[in-house]
Order: sequence, then structure tokens, then C-alpha cells
Amino acid sequence: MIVDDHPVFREALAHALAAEPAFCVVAQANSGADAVTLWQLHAPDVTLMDISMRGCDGIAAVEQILVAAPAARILMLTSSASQQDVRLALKAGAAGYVTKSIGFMELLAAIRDVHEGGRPIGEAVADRLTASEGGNPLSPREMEVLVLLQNGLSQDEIARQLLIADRTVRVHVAAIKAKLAATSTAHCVTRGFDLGILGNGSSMP
Amino acid sequence: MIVDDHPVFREALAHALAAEPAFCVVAQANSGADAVTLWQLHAPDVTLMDISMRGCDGIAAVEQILVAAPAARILMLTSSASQQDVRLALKAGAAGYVTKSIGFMELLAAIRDVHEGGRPIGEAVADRLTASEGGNPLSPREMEVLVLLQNGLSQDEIARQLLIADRTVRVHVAAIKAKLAATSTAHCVTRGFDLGILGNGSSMP
DNA sequence: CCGGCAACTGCCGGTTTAGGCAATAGTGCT
DNA sequence: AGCACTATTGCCTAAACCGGCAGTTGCCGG
Repeated sequence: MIVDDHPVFREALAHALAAEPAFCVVAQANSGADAVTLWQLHAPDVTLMDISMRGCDGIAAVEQILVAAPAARILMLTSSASQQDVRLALKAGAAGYVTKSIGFMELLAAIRDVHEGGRPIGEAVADRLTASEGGNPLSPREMEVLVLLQNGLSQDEIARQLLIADRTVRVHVAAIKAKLAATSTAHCVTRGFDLGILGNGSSMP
Repeated sequence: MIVDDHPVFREALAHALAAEPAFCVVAQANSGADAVTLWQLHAPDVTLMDISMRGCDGIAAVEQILVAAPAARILMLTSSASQQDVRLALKAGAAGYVTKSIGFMELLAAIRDVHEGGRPIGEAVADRLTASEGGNPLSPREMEVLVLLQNGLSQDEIARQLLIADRTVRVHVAAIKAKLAATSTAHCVTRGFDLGILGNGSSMP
């Protein structure tokens, strides 16, 4: 089963997979919610799951599927290799994680691997995880602050929201700016998007 | 020719296109730079071009290809439908613009359209563009300021960049905040993303 | 020609953000 | 126990930001 919110990608991939012997696409889902439903119906051997979809619920979908079927084998196939995503996905129970920067043949190998009980981690992903040395996974608290910042709260409001002193917020903001190599709070949001650690805020038009 | 920095997508799409009669993929490029070179070699009838690639040079590639071959027909095929991207792409001379949220058959239709001299604009894209009439209240100058804000410049730096007084920048920022219903500069960036009037900044990780 | 609008600028004062220095406390690993 | 890291807070100063009032262009449509 293929889960991705880009029909062209999904259909093209289904087409290419169908042409491979021993591969068969039994279902396609356009969102995490659909994925959960369709999984129940088809119980595919392996599920290819994107993360950044409407509502960013790829990871939630993994959790929900695994609640109903702990033996389900899910291979994350996404464009982002942000540590946040990788950690969350693997924690949610995904069997493997590869990015779209791999080739088609490598994808076939990864799918076979997952099917046989392996836990393939793409090269780019592994690099990110290990070389996360110079990278910048914000601490949980810093992430909270960043999200509130993203939603337009002032430092005072953030302080009240988190029940901490405004001075503490300043320290977090400074840490965020340093870790994201940003030069202003607005830039923090931009960098957050760039690095894939920020998804859509709460407010949509 | 297909230009995209995701090999899986490229190869799967090439596979699916090759299966269609009357379609033939003569080349694939992994970046805008490669695209320019490969175009000279193969002179494809139609080029499918992504935007957000390493260095975000999809639009630059369009420009460069069209300098050498003004008759080249290029169809943007990307995930983002932000007005920024669409405007820049069409201004650079792209023949059409569709997002990856279209289906495979629609893509085939768009490619045929481009080949026959049409200028297909995806539904989602058109929506964004028309909705921009009443949806993007920002004046050109305000857009400039917003983009610089997004890139982390301080108001003083923006003033120097645009050769205007810092006081003027403040007026623009105030107007942006009012028009986007944002409560801080950071929120302006968030809202800009939400409303689709902001695309990726210049800095990619 | 005039009113409306975008862009531009100065003055003035108040609010917010920023950051160096210093210190306390809890967690987890060695 | 000792070290590293995160989170927390205070004090104090400097820099940046904010917004109301006031005024000048320049362009466009009525």
C-alpha cells in the first residue's frame, strides 16, 4: 500500500512497482486517515508511508495502524530526513525509514528488507542521525517555545503560557536562535520550516 | 525530460511515462544545473521541472534554458503552489505550472497541452492565483519587506537594503502585520506560509 | 483637476527583545 | 560522587521594535 498526498507520485510509483514481478500495489491512500481505514481493508504486506501530508499525520497514522495490527510493517518514504521526523516515526513503530532521495532499485531493496523483517534506514537518514552532532535538535522545551513563537505570542505571553518567568523564555529563544543559526525571531520560524522541524501552525486561512 | 531531486519520484515517473504510447523520457536531471546541460544534449519536446531542489535553482534553470533555446517548452511540476513560486516560474518563461497534487492522467494531459503550445495551470495553482486577488492584500513593497524579514534581516538592515529610512520599514511592517492579522514579526512569516504568499527562503540546510 | 492610495520620512516616547554575568536544581550517564 | 546538559530565575544595561501624529511625493481613475 502507498500513502502519499501527491497523486502523481503515488500513481507513478504504483505503476513502476506493478511492473516489478513479486510486487503488487493493493491500495493507495491520500492521507493518514485514509491509510488507517484502507489498511484494515487490505492488510498489505508492507505500507509505504509519507509524513508531511495534510495535517502532518503520517506518524499518527503509523501509531493508529499499529494499535490495531502490531505486526504491520510500515516503511517511511518521505522527503524530509529531519531528526525530529525520524525519531518520531521510529518511536511510533515504523519498521524502516528512507527518503525520496534514494533510487527506485534501492526502494525495492528496502521494501523487500522490511517484508523480511529488516529495519532499513536510508543512507541519508543514517547520516543525519549520526552526524546530528553539528545538527540542531532543539530540546523539548525549546520546541514548545518555538511553536508558540510561530503562533505569534510575545515572550511575556509565552512565559505565562508555560508558567515560567519571562527571563527563562529569553534564554530559550536565545538557544533556539543559536541552534538554528537564525538572526531574528522571524528567522527562527523560517529556519524551522527549512529544517522541517516546524509544520503548519494552528491557524489556517 | 524530467528534472527532480528525488530519484524515486523521477524513476517511477519515467517508468510510468515510458509505458504510455507517444511518450518517451529521453533524459533525467537531478538538479537545475544538470538540467541545463542535459537540455542542450537532448533538446526534449517538453521538460518537467521541479523547483525546490538543492539550492532552489529550478527557476534559474528555466531562465538559463530559455536563454539558449527560447522555444523550449517547460512544465513546472512541483509540490508548492505558493504565489511566489508560480509568479517567478511563469515570469522566467515556464509554459505551464502544475502541482504534484494532480493525478497521473492529468499530468499526461498537461504535458500534451504544453507540447501543443498551451499553457496549462493546475487547478490548485489557479485557485491560489485567483484567490490572490482578494487574498494577498500586500503591496509589492510590503512583499519585499516580508521576504527580507523572513530571511532574518533586522528593520535597520532592511532599510539599508531597500535604500529607504528605517522609519518607512516600520510602516510597512505595521501594514503587513495588520493585513495578515499577525501579532509579531515571527507570526508574519507563519501567516505568509499559511496564506501561500511566501515560498522557501534562500537558505537551505 | 481632485480625491484616493502607495510610498516615503521625521519626531517622540513607550514597550519589547536581547544578552552578559551569576546561581540553583533535576536528570542521566560514568 | 562527579560531570554534562537542560531548565529555571534574577539583575542590569543596551539595542531593537512599535505606533500615533504630521507632512511630502507621485501615480491613477473619476
